[in-house]
Amino acid sequence: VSGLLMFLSCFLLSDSHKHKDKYKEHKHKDYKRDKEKSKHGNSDYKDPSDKKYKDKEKMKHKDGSTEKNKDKHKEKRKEDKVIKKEKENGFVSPLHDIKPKKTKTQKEVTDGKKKAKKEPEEKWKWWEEERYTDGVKWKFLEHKGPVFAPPYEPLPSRVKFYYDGKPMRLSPEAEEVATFFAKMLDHEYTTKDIFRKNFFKDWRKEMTAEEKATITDLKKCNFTEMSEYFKAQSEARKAMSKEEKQKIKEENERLLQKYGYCIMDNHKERIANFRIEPPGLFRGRGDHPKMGMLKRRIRPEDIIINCSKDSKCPEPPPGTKWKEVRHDNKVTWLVSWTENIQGSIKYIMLNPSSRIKGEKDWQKYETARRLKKCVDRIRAQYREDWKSKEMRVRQRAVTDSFLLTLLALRAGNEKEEGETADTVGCCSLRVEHINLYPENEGQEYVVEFDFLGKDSIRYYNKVPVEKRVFKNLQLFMENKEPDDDLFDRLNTSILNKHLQELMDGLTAKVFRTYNASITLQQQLKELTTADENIPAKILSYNRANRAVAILCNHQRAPPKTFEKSMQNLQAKIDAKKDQLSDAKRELKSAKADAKVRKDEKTKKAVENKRKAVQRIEEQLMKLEVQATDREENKQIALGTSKLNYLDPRISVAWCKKWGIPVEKIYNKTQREKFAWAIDMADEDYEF
DNA sequence: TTCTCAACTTAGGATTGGCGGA
DNA sequence: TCCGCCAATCCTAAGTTGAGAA
Repeated sequence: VSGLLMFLSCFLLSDSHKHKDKYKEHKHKDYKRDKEKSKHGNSDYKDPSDKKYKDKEKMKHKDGSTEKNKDKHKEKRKEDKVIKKEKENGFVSPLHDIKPKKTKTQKEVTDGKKKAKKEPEEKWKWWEEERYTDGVKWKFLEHKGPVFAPPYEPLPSRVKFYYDGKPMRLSPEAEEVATFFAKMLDHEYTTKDIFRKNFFKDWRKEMTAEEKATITDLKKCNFTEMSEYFKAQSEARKAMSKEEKQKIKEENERLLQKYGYCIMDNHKERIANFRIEPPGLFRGRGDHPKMGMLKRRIRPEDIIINCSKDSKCPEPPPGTKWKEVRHDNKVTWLVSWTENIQGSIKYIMLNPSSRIKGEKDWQKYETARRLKKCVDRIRAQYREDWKSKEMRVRQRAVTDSFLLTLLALRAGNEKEEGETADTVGCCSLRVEHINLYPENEGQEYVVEFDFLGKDSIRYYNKVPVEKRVFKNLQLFMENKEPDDDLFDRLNTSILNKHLQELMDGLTAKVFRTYNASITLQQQLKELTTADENIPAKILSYNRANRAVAILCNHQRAPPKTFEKSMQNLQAKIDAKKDQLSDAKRELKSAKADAKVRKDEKTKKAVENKRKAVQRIEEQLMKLEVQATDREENKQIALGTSKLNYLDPRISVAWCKKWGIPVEKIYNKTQREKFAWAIDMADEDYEF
């Protein structure tokens, strides 16, 4: 492991050690183990050479794919061969065969018809099937098209808009856009100049000639009645009766059932975002030059439908037409349209639990694991390249090292000025984003990074680097203005081409995946202690997760209610402490009592008191763990890394190894997304 | 070689709804 | 049973990547 990586781990470790020490105070051993055991891990695998599972027949939609599968499974159950180990550890590339087959889980077998509500068909284990290799994404695709935003409902006439103090009736078009602004009135950005300017410009485009002539100054517009009206409406919605709420829920469910699924290659799959984005005012992140612009309503005429030729094509709403219907099975989207703010294309795609997303995800982690094998070689190479005569090569070598060691850096594409907020990544760093300190706080060759990254989240870090890197950076900064590119001979395209040469499939973002996953694995090893109880182990997991989130700079705004909720928790802890000292006092007097009387009854009392103390201590410890966890998490978002960077098999293996129910780590949605990992990883999985 | 665009992943904030405690 | 809180879910913006046009 290179010095830089060492540094990185030192940084992380020292940090976690700190946490750990703090934590030790409330460590407690006698925690009852959660009995619930994961049901996974009993699936059998069949001979890889068996090709029967190939999805070759042309799909005749409609027919119950489930039934079909069941039969397949029955017929195959006997011949299963165990090659599980190989699959998980030796690693058969996901792109290759091995078609193990699916077996019913214990649960399915035993509680056969328990659930009256038709228990969902067996979960399809797509990861046990052959993959497409030729860029084809599916052979059959049928869906119902998108759900459009509800049409605009004009305001009741009593709700007035005032211009320059006088009530004014707006045309429906102008009124609708006005309501978008009114709904955001409480928000800070309606006070921002750019937001107001953009809004006003776009609003005027929707006005009639007369309105345009009258309304010339946003400052003279009074939206408060509208705003009040919407607030009242949302209150009313909250106050609705159970029945009304139930009705809405049912309607949503109906919509979901109808539009929320598609049929792709024999299987019913969940769609991620089947609703078209409603019109509104664009809210970019950070200092976005387009904030406040009108995001227009999407009509059927804007929509491109993608489905297979032999499917039943979705119908556009009566009286309308789709922009286009195409049958492109080299892409995964079902519906697309072009958005008017940036002119980019938006898509309706499948849920992360779908085969098409899952396979890709799995593949991503396999690529990262391959990187693990050649990381040393790559390091050796870039260290060599630091000395190169060619500036281009040196710059590349420095970015390579940044990516490998300071993984929080994204690739950093160039961005069009004036189109988006001014943010940067590795390749697009400017001179003004770093400071060099030959010496800083007792360390040599320190680089200070300070810039806005994706979503305008600030990245700030001080990192000691090797002398050569430092000298190179000095060189790159020579004779440049603050707003000049630091790596002027480099962009993401060049960088990725070079990475591709180092390893097949290697791109800048693979480093993030690799670093995140390897860090989790190593931190879990480091932090998990056998004699800890489950809450303590989960705290360790969260800390490992947190180390990754810090590395990836996954921040969040502290929740608005953070202070309060912390206080509440603290109050609970204090109350619990009082309770504890009371209980202890009682125990003491019971003991004293027992000493004098020496009868069975008092002995029993002592025992009871002792148990009470123990129980309260346990509860207290749980609360304190919770407080620690929450405090440490104040500004850190764990979700992003959990969902996108951490090989789920590491977590699953950890759960299995320590007898932690996987439900404690992954919620329902996450379990669906990572079903493949939960099914295939056993406790000795190594990333 | 550079530019543009399509397709897909990654991201944080807003909203919702379910659950535990009063 | 009601209410407040928080986790889950929804939403959609903002990245990365690579292909193909200019």
